Amino acid sequence: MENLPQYRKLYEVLRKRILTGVYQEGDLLPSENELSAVYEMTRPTVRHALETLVKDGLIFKKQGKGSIVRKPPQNIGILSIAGTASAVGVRYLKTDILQKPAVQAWPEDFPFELSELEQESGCIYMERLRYVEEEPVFYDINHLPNIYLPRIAQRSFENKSLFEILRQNYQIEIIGGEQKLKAVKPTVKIGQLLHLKPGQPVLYMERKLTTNKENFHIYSTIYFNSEKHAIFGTF
Amino acid sequence: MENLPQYRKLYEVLRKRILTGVYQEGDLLPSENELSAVYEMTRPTVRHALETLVKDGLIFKKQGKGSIVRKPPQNIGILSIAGTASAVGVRYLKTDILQKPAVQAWPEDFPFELSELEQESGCIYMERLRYVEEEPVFYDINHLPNIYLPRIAQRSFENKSLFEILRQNYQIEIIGGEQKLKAVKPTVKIGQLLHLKPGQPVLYMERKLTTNKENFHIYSTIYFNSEKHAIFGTF
DNA sequence: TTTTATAACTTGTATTTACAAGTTGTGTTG
DNA sequence: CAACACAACTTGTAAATACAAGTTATAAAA
Repeated sequence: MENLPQYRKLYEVLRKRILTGVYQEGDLLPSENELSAVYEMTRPTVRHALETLVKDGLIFKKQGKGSIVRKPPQNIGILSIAGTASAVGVRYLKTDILQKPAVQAWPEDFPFELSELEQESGCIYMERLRYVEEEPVFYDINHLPNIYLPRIAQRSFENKSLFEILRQNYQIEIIGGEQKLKAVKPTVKIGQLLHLKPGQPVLYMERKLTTNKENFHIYSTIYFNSEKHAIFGTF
Repeated sequence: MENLPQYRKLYEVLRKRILTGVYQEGDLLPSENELSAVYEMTRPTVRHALETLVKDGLIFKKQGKGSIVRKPPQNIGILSIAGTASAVGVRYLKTDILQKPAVQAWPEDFPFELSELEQESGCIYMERLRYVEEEPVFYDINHLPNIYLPRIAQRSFENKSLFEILRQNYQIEIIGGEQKLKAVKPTVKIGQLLHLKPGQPVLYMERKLTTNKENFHIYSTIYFNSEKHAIFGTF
């Protein structure tokens, strides 16, 4: 944990402070010179850390002014990089685990192509139903390869983002991905799960997320009730 | 045009070579040392240019290996930055202009907040219907402020991306944006335009794109028939 | 009072240098 | 022939330094 490169350590410090609200929207971060003095690194190294934060959308920079903290929901959401938790701009999103993480074989009709390593190692499967203001909004089905994840089946996922757990406990970061989006008529099951009104369509998403671990991808199928909420994203 | 920073010049050169196919998918770019020798700049400067290409998704890097060109469609599509033209993975997308670019006042019920400058200058309005394989798929309504755009109403938009025209003729680049997505039941008008089957929902998008010109945003409302196609995006 | 100039900040660009770490091909050694 | 070691590449991290360019507050001048 502590043999991270210097720029990365500063990045983690600043990231935490932004996410926990020490620095709030619109605040200026300490200047690059200040940071380099305080954390005893050169300005290029500080800049490297700040560039990473810019890439994350956590800050933006203005020449002559400083590094400015962006609004907290970030909404890097479902459309660019993070998990569903930040996608609707609501931080407290209750989660029901319909199917706890369990090891099984990959489905026959799996819509994505799998590498050999992924194929061999089997998959971890989980289903979740996520609520906004007591109403079910997201239903998601997730498949991940059963590698790098000791004891994942024992972990509690209640009210924690899958992505946070992967990040904190397994040092797995999402670095990219692809997705397909459609508007579809829900099946009866989906309609019941999401408490859909008759005739209400759902937003359907298929996603493949790439991580910093080779051969480790996260596959998700998501159904979203867009009657009262919309998927919001910045890029 | 020629007083760009050095790293930017190299970026433009490499970008063009990738987009025109001089470097193809999977190709290795010249090494950082080669580039710094050939273009007479230091390696940090070369790296700055390459980082920009990585951010664009045009290349990715692998330590010990090199900088590798990514697959050409990029699919930065509708979900991250470009226009609708690259979103379905189909390059030839026929376009009907239902409403030629015309100057008018901003609508009363415009869903986005406008700056004073935008408010004053009036807006350019256009509607398009875009086809994939002879079937209507996209219906989009666009509003842009009437600044920086001399003679835009006279230009032909047939089979050209609005974004290409803005980039080539007005040096306007999209640098970010936000969007909202929903699955909705179509109105009768939308149903007719997109040749929807009864009961077929549509994907609805509201987008606000930010450009390199201050106060110049592009506002789009998009209806997408996702029966046969899906919106595809990488990030 | 209003305007203008300036100084003191900020980030942006660029050079030079050094070593670490991952990849690959080419040897040598068993 | 196969396995290993190594050299020669690649990108990654980091230092120290310099000046350009944009922003802002302050002080001087109109």
